[in-house]
Amino acid sequence: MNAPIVNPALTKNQSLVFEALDRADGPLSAYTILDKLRDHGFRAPLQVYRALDKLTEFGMVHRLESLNAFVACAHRESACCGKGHGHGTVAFAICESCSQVLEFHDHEVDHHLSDWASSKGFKPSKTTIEIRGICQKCAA
Amino acid sequence: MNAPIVNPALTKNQSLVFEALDRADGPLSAYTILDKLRDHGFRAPLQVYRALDKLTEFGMVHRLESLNAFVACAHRESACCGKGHGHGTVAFAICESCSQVLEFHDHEVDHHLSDWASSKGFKPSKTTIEIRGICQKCAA
DNA sequence: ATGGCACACGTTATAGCATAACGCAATTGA
DNA sequence: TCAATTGCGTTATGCTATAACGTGTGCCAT
Ligand SMILES: [Zn+2]
Ligand SMILES: [Zn+2]
Ligand SMILES: [Zn+2]
Ligand SMILES: [Zn+2]
Repeated sequence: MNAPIVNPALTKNQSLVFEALDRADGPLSAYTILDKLRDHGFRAPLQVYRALDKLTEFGMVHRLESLNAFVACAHRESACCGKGHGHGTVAFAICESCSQVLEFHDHEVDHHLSDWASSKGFKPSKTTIEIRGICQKCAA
Repeated sequence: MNAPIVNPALTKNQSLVFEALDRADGPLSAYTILDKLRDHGFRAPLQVYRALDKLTEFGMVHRLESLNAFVACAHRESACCGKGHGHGTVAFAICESCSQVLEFHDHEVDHHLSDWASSKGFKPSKTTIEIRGICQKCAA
């Protein structure tokens, strides 16, 4: 039905939400997404949250806990750790000046945290790593 | 088990909020704290948030971003990294079954993230590390 | 002492984030 | 076909956090 299909498995609402995040140059809150999609028939927060839940489950979108906001995954189709969408634990550097978000993966950090968890008998399900600060461009 | 001695520099409201967190066996939301302190004259969220802001600034309380909740610092008077209250970047393992929180510090993780930031010209101000999962006791 | 300042406090109102609960429609698969 | 599942739309509600206003108190430079 829809030409610009991002992922054929996505529903219409999911596609709209993902494309909104993908077009954005920074993280968006659920309510900001809602406002952007009112012209496409979105009327209530749940329409956004339900799509975000699925997109997050698919690994196409990440939630930034320290911002209560969401970003499209920057890793696209690359795979390095063989987990799900293409990465194990992912980390974010969030510029508090320009809102730019850098998504990255650090094996060493991942392994150290895994080791710590093993040593404590703790079974991780999801790990959040977010660095707030000032990006290179804004520091200049 | 908990040191009854709070920082003498604390105001009455700050002491009350800190003691509530210190008594708790898990993270508390600001509104939960508010409810616990109604008998002590607390009437509005701002009374709690203002105290939490200061306590966080003092390093006596940590905010768990993935829970929108707060915990008393588990490090007490120990100092290992020479920063502020006694630690640099701190990490948390949060049990999704029993809500127990383990606070820890991992030099290696800290240094790797610092190195990454340096290499990208990113100036960190605050780093959040939170592992959600199942603790040893609950996994048994 | 007195004016100015910084800071904590109290209160009301509002903004921002997230989910509960209902019913309906389309899809799937036994 | 019929039940189960999933997505959808809507209304209402709940949880989290801050804005904006004013009060009082201690401190200190004038
Ligand atoms: Zn990603
Ligand atoms: Zn920036
Ligand atoms: Zn601590
Ligand atoms: Zn547990």
